[in-house]
Amino acid sequence: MPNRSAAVYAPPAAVADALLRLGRRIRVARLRRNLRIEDLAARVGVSRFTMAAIEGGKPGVSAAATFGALWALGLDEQAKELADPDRDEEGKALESVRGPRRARRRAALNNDF
Amino acid sequence: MPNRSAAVYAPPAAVADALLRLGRRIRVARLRRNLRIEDLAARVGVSRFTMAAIEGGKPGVSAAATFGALWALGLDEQAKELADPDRDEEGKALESVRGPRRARRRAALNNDF
DNA sequence: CGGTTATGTTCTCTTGAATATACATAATCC
DNA sequence: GGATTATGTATATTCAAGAGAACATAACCG
Repeated sequence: MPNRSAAVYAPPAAVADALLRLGRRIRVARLRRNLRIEDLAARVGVSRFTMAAIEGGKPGVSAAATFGALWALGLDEQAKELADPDRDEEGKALESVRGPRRARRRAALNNDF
Repeated sequence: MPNRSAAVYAPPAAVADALLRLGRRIRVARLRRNLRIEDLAARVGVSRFTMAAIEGGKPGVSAAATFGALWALGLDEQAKELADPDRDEEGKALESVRGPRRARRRAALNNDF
Protein backbone atom coordinates (compact mmCIF):
# COMPACT_ATOMS: atom_id res chain seq x y z
CA MET A 1 0.00 0.00 0.00
CA PRO A 2 1.61 3.17 -1.17
CA ASN A 3 0.30 6.13 0.67
CA ARG A 4 -2.95 6.44 2.52
CA SER A 5 -3.70 4.48 5.66
CA ALA A 6 -6.76 2.36 6.27
CA ALA A 7 -7.34 4.22 9.50
CA VAL A 8 -8.08 7.36 7.50
CA TYR A 9 -10.00 6.19 4.47
CA ALA A 10 -11.96 3.52 6.36
CA PRO A 11 -11.70 4.00 10.11
CA PRO A 12 -13.24 1.50 12.56
CA ALA A 13 -16.92 2.18 13.12
CA ALA A 14 -16.29 3.29 16.67
CA VAL A 15 -13.83 5.90 15.47
CA ALA A 16 -16.01 7.07 12.62
CA ASP A 17 -18.91 7.42 15.03
CA ALA A 18 -16.84 9.36 17.49
CA LEU A 19 -15.75 11.79 14.79
CA LEU A 20 -19.28 12.23 13.52
CA ARG A 21 -20.61 12.89 16.99
CA LEU A 22 -17.84 15.33 17.76
CA GLY A 23 -18.49 17.17 14.52
CA ARG A 24 -22.18 17.50 15.21
CA ARG A 25 -21.46 18.79 18.68
CA ILE A 26 -19.03 21.37 17.41
CA ARG A 27 -21.75 22.54 15.07
CA VAL A 28 -24.23 22.81 17.92
CA ALA A 29 -21.75 24.80 19.98
CA ARG A 30 -20.99 27.08 17.04
CA LEU A 31 -24.64 27.83 16.37
CA ARG A 32 -25.31 28.49 20.01
CA ARG A 33 -22.64 31.16 19.79
CA ASN A 34 -24.15 32.48 16.57
CA LEU A 35 -20.95 32.02 14.62
CA ARG A 36 -20.79 31.31 10.92
CA ILE A 37 -18.64 28.42 9.73
CA GLU A 38 -16.42 31.12 8.28
CA ASP A 39 -16.14 32.91 11.62
CA LEU A 40 -15.12 29.82 13.52
CA ALA A 41 -12.76 28.81 10.74
CA ALA A 42 -11.03 32.18 11.00
CA ARG A 43 -10.58 31.77 14.74
CA VAL A 44 -9.12 28.32 14.29
CA GLY A 45 -6.99 29.33 11.34
CA VAL A 46 -8.43 27.10 8.63
CA SER A 47 -10.64 27.61 5.61
CA ARG A 48 -14.39 27.34 5.81
CA PHE A 49 -14.15 24.09 3.86
CA THR A 50 -11.94 22.50 6.43
CA MET A 51 -14.23 23.68 9.19
CA ALA A 52 -17.16 22.13 7.35
CA ALA A 53 -15.17 18.90 7.11
CA ILE A 54 -14.61 18.98 10.86
CA GLU A 55 -18.31 19.42 11.49
CA GLY A 56 -18.98 16.63 9.03
CA GLY A 57 -16.72 14.30 10.95
CA LYS A 58 -14.38 13.65 8.03
CA PRO A 59 -11.62 11.31 9.21
CA GLY A 60 -8.87 13.06 7.32
CA VAL A 61 -8.89 16.45 8.96
CA SER A 62 -5.86 17.21 11.05
CA ALA A 63 -5.88 16.74 14.78
CA ALA A 64 -4.72 20.33 15.18
CA ALA A 65 -7.76 21.62 13.33
CA THR A 66 -10.11 19.45 15.36
CA PHE A 67 -8.63 20.41 18.70
CA GLY A 68 -8.35 23.97 17.47
CA ALA A 69 -12.09 24.06 16.94
CA LEU A 70 -12.69 22.88 20.50
CA TRP A 71 -10.26 25.48 21.74
CA ALA A 72 -11.83 28.29 19.72
CA LEU A 73 -15.20 27.42 21.20
CA GLY A 74 -13.89 27.31 24.74
CA LEU A 75 -14.56 23.59 24.92
CA ASP A 76 -11.00 22.42 25.37
CA GLU A 77 -11.21 21.70 29.08
CA GLN A 78 -12.35 18.14 28.63
CA ALA A 79 -9.81 17.67 25.88
CA LYS A 80 -7.10 18.24 28.44
CA GLU A 81 -8.34 15.27 30.44
CA LEU A 82 -8.16 12.83 27.55
CA ALA A 83 -6.24 9.65 28.28
CA ASP A 84 -5.29 10.82 31.75
CA PRO A 85 -2.90 8.16 33.07
CA ASP A 86 -4.42 8.51 36.53
CA ARG A 87 -7.77 7.43 35.17
CA ASP A 88 -6.43 4.57 33.09
CA GLU A 89 -7.37 1.78 35.45
CA GLU A 90 -6.65 -0.98 32.99
CA GLY A 91 -3.26 0.47 32.26
CA LYS A 92 -2.41 0.93 35.88
CA ALA A 93 -3.32 -2.67 36.56
CA LEU A 94 -1.10 -3.90 33.76
CA GLU A 95 1.81 -1.69 34.52
CA SER A 96 4.86 -3.16 36.10
CA VAL A 97 6.37 -1.44 39.10
CA ARG A 98 8.63 0.86 37.09
CA GLY A 99 7.58 1.93 33.65
CA PRO A 100 10.00 0.92 30.91
CA ARG A 101 10.73 3.36 28.11
CA ARG A 102 10.42 0.70 25.49
CA ALA A 103 8.07 -2.20 25.01
CA ARG A 104 9.59 -5.61 24.79
CA ARG A 105 8.15 -8.40 22.75
CA ARG A 106 7.19 -11.43 24.84
CA ALA A 107 6.40 -14.04 22.23
CA ALA A 108 2.94 -15.58 22.63
CA LEU A 109 2.26 -13.43 25.63
CA ASN A 110 0.84 -10.23 24.18
CA ASN A 111 -1.85 -9.06 26.56
CA ASP A 112 -5.19 -7.50 25.59
CA PHE A 113 -7.61 -8.69 22.96
CA MET B 1 -1.69 31.11 0.98
CA PRO B 2 -1.77 28.13 -1.28
CA ASN B 3 -2.16 25.00 0.71
CA ARG B 4 -1.33 24.55 4.33
CA SER B 5 -3.26 26.23 7.12
CA ALA B 6 -1.77 28.21 9.97
CA ALA B 7 -3.67 26.02 12.38
CA VAL B 8 -1.56 23.06 11.32
CA TYR B 9 1.92 24.44 10.80
CA ALA B 10 1.73 26.81 13.77
CA PRO B 11 -1.18 26.00 16.04
CA PRO B 12 -2.04 28.18 19.05
CA ALA B 13 0.06 27.30 22.07
CA ALA B 14 -2.93 25.87 23.88
CA VAL B 15 -3.61 23.51 21.00
CA ALA B 16 0.02 22.51 20.57
CA ASP B 17 0.23 21.81 24.29
CA ALA B 18 -2.92 19.71 24.23
CA LEU B 19 -1.56 17.62 21.38
CA LEU B 20 1.78 17.15 23.08
CA ARG B 21 0.16 16.12 26.33
CA LEU B 22 -2.18 13.73 24.58
CA GLY B 23 0.71 12.19 22.69
CA ARG B 24 2.72 11.65 25.84
CA ARG B 25 -0.26 10.05 27.52
CA ILE B 26 -0.86 7.72 24.63
CA ARG B 27 2.75 6.65 24.94
CA VAL B 28 2.34 6.01 28.66
CA ALA B 29 -0.77 3.93 28.03
CA ARG B 30 0.97 1.98 25.28
CA LEU B 31 3.98 1.15 27.44
CA ARG B 32 1.77 0.12 30.31
CA ARG B 33 0.26 -2.42 27.97
CA ASN B 34 3.71 -3.48 26.78
CA LEU B 35 2.96 -2.69 23.18
CA ARG B 36 5.54 -1.62 20.65
CA ILE B 37 4.84 1.44 18.53
CA GLU B 38 4.52 -1.00 15.69
CA ASP B 39 1.95 -3.10 17.54
CA LEU B 40 -0.26 -0.16 18.36
CA ALA B 41 0.13 1.20 14.85
CA ALA B 42 -1.08 -2.10 13.44
CA ARG B 43 -4.15 -2.03 15.65
CA VAL B 44 -4.95 1.50 14.60
CA GLY B 45 -4.19 0.87 10.97
CA VAL B 46 -1.32 3.27 10.41
CA SER B 47 2.44 2.94 9.98
CA ARG B 48 4.79 3.07 12.93
CA PHE B 49 5.94 6.47 11.73
CA THR B 50 2.49 7.91 11.94
CA MET B 51 2.04 6.40 15.37
CA ALA B 52 5.31 8.00 16.44
CA ALA B 53 3.99 11.31 15.11
CA ILE B 54 0.88 10.90 17.21
CA GLU B 55 2.93 10.26 20.33
CA GLY B 56 5.07 13.23 19.42
CA GLY B 57 2.04 15.48 19.27
CA LYS B 58 2.60 16.47 15.65
CA PRO B 59 -0.23 18.79 14.64
CA GLY B 60 -0.65 17.37 11.16
CA VAL B 61 -1.70 13.84 11.95
CA SER B 62 -5.26 13.01 11.06
CA ALA B 63 -8.01 13.11 13.63
CA ALA B 64 -8.94 9.56 12.72
CA ALA B 65 -5.46 8.32 13.57
CA THR B 66 -5.46 10.20 16.87
CA PHE B 67 -8.88 8.98 17.94
CA GLY B 68 -8.02 5.57 16.58
CA ALA B 69 -5.10 5.37 18.96
CA LEU B 70 -7.35 6.17 21.89
CA TRP B 71 -9.80 3.56 20.71
CA ALA B 72 -7.14 0.89 20.23
CA LEU B 73 -5.99 1.48 23.77
CA GLY B 74 -9.48 1.30 25.20
CA LEU B 75 -9.33 4.95 26.17
CA ASP B 76 -12.10 6.23 23.94
CA GLU B 77 -14.73 6.56 26.64
CA GLN B 78 -13.78 10.11 27.54
CA ALA B 79 -13.49 10.95 23.87
CA LYS B 80 -17.19 10.26 23.53
CA GLU B 81 -17.94 12.96 26.07
CA LEU B 82 -16.04 15.68 24.24
CA ALA B 83 -18.01 18.85 23.62
CA ASP B 84 -21.15 17.38 25.13
CA PRO B 85 -23.85 20.02 24.53
CA ASP B 86 -25.35 19.29 27.94
CA ARG B 87 -22.13 20.34 29.60
CA ASP B 88 -21.61 23.44 27.48
CA GLU B 89 -22.85 25.95 30.02
CA GLU B 90 -21.64 28.96 28.08
CA GLY B 91 -23.36 27.72 24.98
CA LYS B 92 -26.58 26.95 26.74
CA ALA B 93 -26.60 30.43 28.20
CA LEU B 94 -26.12 32.01 24.79
CA GLU B 95 -28.58 29.87 22.97
CA SER B 96 -31.90 31.31 21.93
CA VAL B 97 -35.01 29.32 22.69
CA ARG B 98 -34.92 27.29 19.50
CA GLY B 99 -31.62 26.59 17.80
CA PRO B 100 -31.31 27.97 14.28
CA ARG B 101 -29.64 25.85 11.63
CA ARG B 102 -27.58 28.74 10.39
CA ALA B 103 -25.78 31.56 12.08
CA ARG B 104 -26.79 35.03 11.17
CA ARG B 105 -24.46 37.96 11.11
CA ARG B 106 -25.51 40.73 13.49
CA ALA B 107 -23.24 43.59 12.52
CA ALA B 108 -21.27 44.98 15.46
CA LEU B 109 -22.99 42.57 17.76
CA ASN B 110 -20.81 39.49 17.58
CA ASN B 111 -20.70 37.99 21.03
CA ASP B 112 -17.68 36.36 22.68
CA PHE B 113 -14.16 37.67 22.82
C1' DC C 1 -42.96 36.81 0.15
C1' DG C 2 -38.54 38.30 -1.11
C1' DG C 3 -33.98 40.08 -0.29
C1' DT C 4 -30.02 38.69 2.12
C1' DT C 5 -26.58 35.59 3.26
C1' DA C 6 -24.84 31.18 5.21
C1' DT C 7 -23.85 26.93 3.59
C1' DG C 8 -23.32 23.19 0.01
C1' DT C 9 -21.13 21.80 -4.23
C1' DT C 10 -17.95 21.48 -7.82
C1' DC C 11 -13.70 22.36 -9.80
C1' DT C 12 -8.50 23.06 -10.05
C1' DC C 13 -4.04 23.32 -7.91
C1' DT C 14 -0.41 22.69 -4.52
C1' DT C 15 1.88 20.79 -0.82
C1' DG C 16 2.74 17.92 2.85
C1' DA C 17 0.85 13.66 5.43
C1' DA C 18 1.68 9.03 5.36
C1' DT C 19 4.18 5.12 3.53
C1' DA C 20 8.31 2.29 2.75
C1' DT C 21 13.11 1.20 3.08
C1' DA C 22 17.46 1.46 5.16
C1' DC C 23 20.50 2.58 8.59
C1' DA C 24 21.77 4.65 13.26
C1' DT C 25 21.04 4.81 18.06
C1' DA C 26 19.83 3.20 22.37
C1' DA C 27 17.23 0.59 25.71
C1' DT C 28 16.34 -3.95 27.46
C1' DC C 29 17.39 -8.60 28.97
C1' DC C 30 20.38 -12.42 29.93
C1' DG D 1 29.09 -6.53 28.68
C1' DG D 2 26.94 -7.95 24.56
C1' DA D 3 23.26 -9.68 21.73
C1' DT D 4 18.73 -8.38 20.66
C1' DT D 5 15.35 -5.31 19.25
C1' DA D 6 12.53 -1.03 19.77
C1' DT D 7 12.80 3.41 18.38
C1' DG D 8 14.90 7.59 15.94
C1' DT D 9 16.32 9.58 11.67
C1' DA D 10 16.88 10.24 6.64
C1' DT D 11 15.42 9.93 2.00
C1' DA D 12 12.29 9.13 -1.69
C1' DT D 13 7.58 8.61 -3.37
C1' DT D 14 2.61 9.14 -3.74
C1' DC D 15 -1.92 10.79 -3.12
C1' DA D 16 -5.37 13.30 -0.84
C1' DA D 17 -5.99 17.38 2.63
C1' DG D 18 -6.62 21.93 2.25
C1' DA D 19 -7.02 26.41 -0.12
C1' DG D 20 -9.56 29.30 -3.30
C1' DA D 21 -13.06 30.74 -6.65
C1' DA D 22 -17.54 30.58 -8.49
C1' DC D 23 -22.02 29.16 -8.53
C1' DA D 24 -26.28 26.72 -6.56
C1' DT D 25 -29.19 26.03 -2.81
C1' DA D 26 -31.61 27.06 1.09
C1' DA D 27 -32.35 29.14 5.59
C1' DC D 28 -33.10 33.29 7.94
C1' DC D 29 -35.45 37.84 8.94
C1' DG D 30 -38.11 41.84 8.14
